[in-house]
Amino acid sequence: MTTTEPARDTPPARRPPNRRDLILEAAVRLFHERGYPATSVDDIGKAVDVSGPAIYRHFASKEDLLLEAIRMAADEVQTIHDAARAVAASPRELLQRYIRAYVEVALERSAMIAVWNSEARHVAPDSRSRTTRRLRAWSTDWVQALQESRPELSESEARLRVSGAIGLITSVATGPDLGVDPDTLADSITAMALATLDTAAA
Amino acid sequence: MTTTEPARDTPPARRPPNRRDLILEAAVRLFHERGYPATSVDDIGKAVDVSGPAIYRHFASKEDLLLEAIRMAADEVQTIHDAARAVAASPRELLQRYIRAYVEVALERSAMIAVWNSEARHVAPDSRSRTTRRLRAWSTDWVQALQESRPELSESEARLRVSGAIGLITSVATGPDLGVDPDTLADSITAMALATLDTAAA
DNA sequence: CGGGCCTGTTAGCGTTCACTAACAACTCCG
DNA sequence: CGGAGTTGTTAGTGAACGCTAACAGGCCCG
Repeated sequence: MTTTEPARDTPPARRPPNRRDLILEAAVRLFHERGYPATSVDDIGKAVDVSGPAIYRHFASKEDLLLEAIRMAADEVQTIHDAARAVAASPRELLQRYIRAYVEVALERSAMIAVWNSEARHVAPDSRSRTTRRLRAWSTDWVQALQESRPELSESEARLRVSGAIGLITSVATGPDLGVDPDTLADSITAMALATLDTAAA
Repeated sequence: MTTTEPARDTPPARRPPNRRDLILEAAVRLFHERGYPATSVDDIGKAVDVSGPAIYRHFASKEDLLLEAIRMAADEVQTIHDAARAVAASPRELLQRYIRAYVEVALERSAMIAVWNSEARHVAPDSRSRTTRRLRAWSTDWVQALQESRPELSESEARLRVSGAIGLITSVATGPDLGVDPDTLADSITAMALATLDTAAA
């Protein structure tokens, strides 16, 4: 788990009591449950048993919390994405690894992924541009692998299938808990996403 | 002071001063773009060139606007759903008609469907129960048709596939405009959703 | 003409919210 | 011991927001 990183931009000699991480985790959960604008800093404080403005000892603003959450999500997705890219031998295998990796991170950190996907519009446009660009690059890599694997697809057809597969995974993984066996859940979602990408051209 | 039904169930042939409809349409668009809590009634007023509190001549509250939008979405989905059910001759055909009908309404009224799916949590729990129940019944019908069409699927497997297909359709149809040919767009999404439902059991 | 009624306006009320100020307790370290 | 730094507290501020109050003009109909 990456929950205990020593420090982000402060000197590494210091030892942070995990309060900061607890706050961020609670904020992500609340942002997911209620949405960013409907979550107050008092709510976040209450969730970690501190009261309201204590949060400003760890984060510059409420928006900074959202930004950190999104940055964290983009980092994790990028990490598994790069790992998949490093070991895949064929475009087809790369595609399968992309899917599998995203399914697993979306299931394991569903609140974080949901916040990334649903609340990004609430960050100021300047800060948004960077993470948005990363998101676009990420899905473009899927499109590229899909087109290499199935050259008969036009770029817009490939983009549509990728958008469908990612939307499927995100929606199922971040949605309410259906009573599905957790052991086969990741396999099933992966199979559905792959079937989506394999859909024949019109 | 309940101005909830000035001209709703009464014959609309009377004279609809389309202000009310314009306000509702603008509210749906803004709720979709910014989210319900981040949209102020002044914003909605500005969008139809009246100023703020004029909205309360047509709607009881801001939440009432959201409720009307959700009710409208549920009504439209229900209508096409019933139409599909009326003409389908086999479970398989019913499933295809369900998909096709939802794809078309999701594409044509994407903002409304997006609001229905994303902002329903912001209505008070009492009013929520009714539309939530309608939503659940709707997707349960999909599950039933899928299980009749593919008896080897367990109920939870069927629910997972239905959730994936609906999530796929909703996500693609309400998401940003990819540059896909509108003539084939509905066909492609329908094919992807069908492929999702047809995914083999684990 | 004239009185409702419908629909618009501006002013303002009460609440909530993000954030700051001022202060207190605890640890670290000389 | 004692000052500094860190992290918590409560009180308060200014702004935004949902909504109401009070009023005004256009239209229907006696």
